[in-house]
Amino acid sequence: MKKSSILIIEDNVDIRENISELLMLSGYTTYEAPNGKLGVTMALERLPDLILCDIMMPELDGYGVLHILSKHQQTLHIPFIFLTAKAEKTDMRRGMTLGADDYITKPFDESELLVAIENRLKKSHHKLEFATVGGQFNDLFAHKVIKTYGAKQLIYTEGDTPAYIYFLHQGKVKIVKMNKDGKEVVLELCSNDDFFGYWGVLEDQNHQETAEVLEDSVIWQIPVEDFTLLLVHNREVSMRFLKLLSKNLLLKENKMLELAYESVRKRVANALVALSDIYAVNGHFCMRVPRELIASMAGTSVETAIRMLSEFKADAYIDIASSEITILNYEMLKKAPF
Amino acid sequence: MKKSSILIIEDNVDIRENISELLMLSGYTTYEAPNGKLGVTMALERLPDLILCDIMMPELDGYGVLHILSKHQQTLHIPFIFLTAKAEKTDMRRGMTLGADDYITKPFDESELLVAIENRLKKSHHKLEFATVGGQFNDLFAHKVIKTYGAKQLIYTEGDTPAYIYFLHQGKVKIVKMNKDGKEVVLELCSNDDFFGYWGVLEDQNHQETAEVLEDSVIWQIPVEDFTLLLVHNREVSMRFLKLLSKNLLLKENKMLELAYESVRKRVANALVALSDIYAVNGHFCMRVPRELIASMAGTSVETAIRMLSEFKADAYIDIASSEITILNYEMLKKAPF
DNA sequence: CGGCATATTGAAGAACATCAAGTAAAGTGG
DNA sequence: CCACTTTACTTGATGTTCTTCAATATGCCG
Repeated sequence: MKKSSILIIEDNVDIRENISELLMLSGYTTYEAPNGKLGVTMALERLPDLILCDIMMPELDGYGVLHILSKHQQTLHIPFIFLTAKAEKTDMRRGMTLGADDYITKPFDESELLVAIENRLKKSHHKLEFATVGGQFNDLFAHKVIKTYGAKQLIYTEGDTPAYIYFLHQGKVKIVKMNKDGKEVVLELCSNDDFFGYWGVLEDQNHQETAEVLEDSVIWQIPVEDFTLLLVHNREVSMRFLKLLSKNLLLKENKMLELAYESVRKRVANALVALSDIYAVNGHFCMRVPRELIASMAGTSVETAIRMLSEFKADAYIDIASSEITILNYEMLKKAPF
Repeated sequence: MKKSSILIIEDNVDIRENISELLMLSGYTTYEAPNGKLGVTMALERLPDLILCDIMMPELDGYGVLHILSKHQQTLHIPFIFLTAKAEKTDMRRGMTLGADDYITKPFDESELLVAIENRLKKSHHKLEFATVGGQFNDLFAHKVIKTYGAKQLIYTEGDTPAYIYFLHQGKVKIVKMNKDGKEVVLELCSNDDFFGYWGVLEDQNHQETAEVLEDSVIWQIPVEDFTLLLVHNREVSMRFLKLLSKNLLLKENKMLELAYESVRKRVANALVALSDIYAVNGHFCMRVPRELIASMAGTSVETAIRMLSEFKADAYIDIASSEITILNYEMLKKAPF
């Protein structure tokens, strides 16, 4: 498999060459640009598979580069990662909202950078499935609005009229439904690259669920008109969503069976497994999850959920240290009755 | 609204004219044919909106008429109702399997006939949505196989590889899912004109559920290849199933909430409401339903379901006479906590 | 460091499942 | 068509599971 090419836009020579060397050692082809203007030229010319770009630069800063490249059809879909010294949140937000795919703060260690790059290359593949070139309606993401949300923000609530359908570019979102007593069930946990909020659109119904952000997230909003148009006129899109819907349906059928007849113990165990699949990526099986989330995933009360956690701790399937849960025995939790 | 035209094929003059008169009084236009051969000619010529046809006739019997008309594109979709003296099951089965839409046994009373005709006229409308004329793949029902199933027969079970998707032409079918302890949840109750068994097809998965017939049913089987082809090539079909899927999804989300937090009492009440919507048509709110079905709809044990039924009986919301349930207070059952 | 939110444990009781036993209904074969 | 068998329905008693209310503990934030 051919290794990808990466463009590095960075004014500091030391840093630039350092990164370049690292990437070449990993087998990537690299291009270097010492400022924003040259960076843009080079990007348009070489069409790299990914762009790393500093924010603070003479001539043209990183935001400018991103802005210009997002205006060109050829460079629009190239994964774009910001490099920055300051780790300020507002800063990151601005970059993300402009359409950057990721954000790495200097100083970074090598593996951090390499992992981020690999992730983005993998994902760009996925998104391109939707970005079939052609007429004005052929791109689901053509009129996307990028937004950042903080934890606990509500994206939409039960009863809202859908204005957008959502693509979770980065972060975590829970989709919940409440009964009249105020008790919640988690219908779905969304993580990177999941679509959500499209369920009622086809029926011309208002949202029947609430979408709440679990941790800072970058969300692409797609106008419903675009969505419904593409659904009718673009086979790829309609087939994709048919599959999404039926997959979802099968998942919910399983969940129904679980809620009807499984013990709370089993349901909490399943919730933990599902959570660790989303939270505990790259090796470290640690997660800080509010107990109420676990409870509403298992369809039980908070107290009962906690009791089960205590049991699992006693059985050494998990560990809890300052309310942070560590999965010790994933397989055991997943296995039947136990 | 223009009243529909009906062709009556019947060798007995008295009966024929009797029916004709009745229908004309109801505002229908009628054509009469004294034998099968003439019936076919007339059907092709006049293209009526519905055909009533005797089975036992000289020249060409009812089965023959149906067979011939189903070979012609123009008459294929005309609702076809058999009139017959003998009410034998095997007889009815043969007719239904050939593609008749309904079956009326003589002697019949006037309202019975009129109701059957009206139902069929209403329904033919619905089916035509799928029957867009044109190329060879344009008709979802083009290669349908019509089958009759008796109560308790299994149409497919969990793990089966889908060979068909199903359209329930007449009858009732439950879609259930079992957990390892053998406990069942009803995922869906299908009645006339529902599609089922298409959920896993898009994912190339085997059936994750079991479809069991609740009462004698006529089912149209559509080869999966036809279905998947149409899904890709026919916008009407793909949009229709997108909507079906999302509607289904919303229903299941509600069911999840219910299973998680509603009391058994409420769940059993909901099950009764759902059952009466399907069983208790045209006024008489009576139904003979196995308790196990109610239990698996409510996600509880049979005993508990029965206890709730006894409670409802005591509260005069329902009545039970020789294990037949009559809904006395539909609204009350539907209303919240109570 | 105090105040607020979240997490944890305890105890009491309601809700529900299970087992057991009896009754009514529905097939079945002579 | 009837005795007989089998299946489905119904009720009671008992124990488990889970919720609820209450009290305490811990972590978090300015």
